[in-house]
Amino acid sequence: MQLGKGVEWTAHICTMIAVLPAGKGLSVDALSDYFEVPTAYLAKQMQLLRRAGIVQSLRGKGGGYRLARSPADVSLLDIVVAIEGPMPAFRCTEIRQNGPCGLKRKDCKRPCEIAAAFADAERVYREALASRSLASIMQEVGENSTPEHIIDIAGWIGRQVA
Amino acid sequence: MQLGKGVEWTAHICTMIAVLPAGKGLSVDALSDYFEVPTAYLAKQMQLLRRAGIVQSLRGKGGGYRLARSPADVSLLDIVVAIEGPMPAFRCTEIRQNGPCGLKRKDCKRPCEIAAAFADAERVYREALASRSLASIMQEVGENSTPEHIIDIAGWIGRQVA
DNA sequence: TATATCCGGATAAACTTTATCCGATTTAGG
DNA sequence: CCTAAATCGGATAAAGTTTATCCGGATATA
Repeated sequence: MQLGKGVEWTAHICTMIAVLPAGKGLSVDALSDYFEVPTAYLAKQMQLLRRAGIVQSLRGKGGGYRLARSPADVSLLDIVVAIEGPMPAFRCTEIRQNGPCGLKRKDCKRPCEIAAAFADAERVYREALASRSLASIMQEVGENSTPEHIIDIAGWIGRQVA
Repeated sequence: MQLGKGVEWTAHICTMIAVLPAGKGLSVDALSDYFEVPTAYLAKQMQLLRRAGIVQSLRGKGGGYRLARSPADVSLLDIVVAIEGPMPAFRCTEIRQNGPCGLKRKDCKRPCEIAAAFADAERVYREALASRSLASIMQEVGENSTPEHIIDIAGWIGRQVA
């Protein structure tokens, strides 16, 4: 039961591009340099974010990616769903319908008790991720970082968009 | 982000072997017949349950598997951890330490805000699964099943352990 | 027009999940 | 004691998913 690396990468990237100057973007090259992750694969993950409406792409020279909405309006769940897809972790294959004592299809309108329990657990998981916006993450980062580090990052961003 | 099939299989199997007569077991052959799942692979999953202390194996003729503890004492989380292992779904690779503005290792004693948020979400997920015991599942199954189906299952079990 | 950038598809490498088989060991019962 | 039934553990293979790369095309800037 694992989340792909793209979730970690893009979550960090979203907090980074959230502080870009208006109208500017960061290229995949710059982002893959910054985080030392594979450029081509990261490009694919960013396309998933774009299709999900989380980021905008600015094509052509000087382009790149930037947030498509306010940081308060992007949750970690949005990112997970964009990268991993909407599939639940527990896949019920209705094995209660199998074998010598299998139930008939028509007697299985309701999910079985086990599938329901897993669905409940995934619901609270998703709620927890949905309740964490980029804005709240950024606030925590601001509180926990040294001024030097913030300045360091701001300087790097400045050089990229210059 | 997926759970293996073994989780579904063994969760159903645990509710089944929970109602065995004292001292009796159900063989992997019987169980794989009952649920129409691959025998050899199911055998491997049952070994994982055994190593986790959830079931007992009774070797030799007439043997099989039975619960090692009371149904009230086995949670869905126990089963998930036995089959899938204890690894978290979100794997933090500390990419905040990478690149031109990477943090020093010593400045990363605390998990980053993103990893912490995912850890929180997984905690509530695990708590939800931990709160669902086999006993509670069995009670729900009892409430939602027809008497005929219960009798059907009881008959099959009776024939297996005869 | 040259350059930087994203887009989308095809492809391949690495890894995980799913599945099978076999020889060894254990137990019940004739 | 012998045989049948059953788990045990290891080796191996098939199938599927994740991770990664590449390339030709489209687009925008200067």
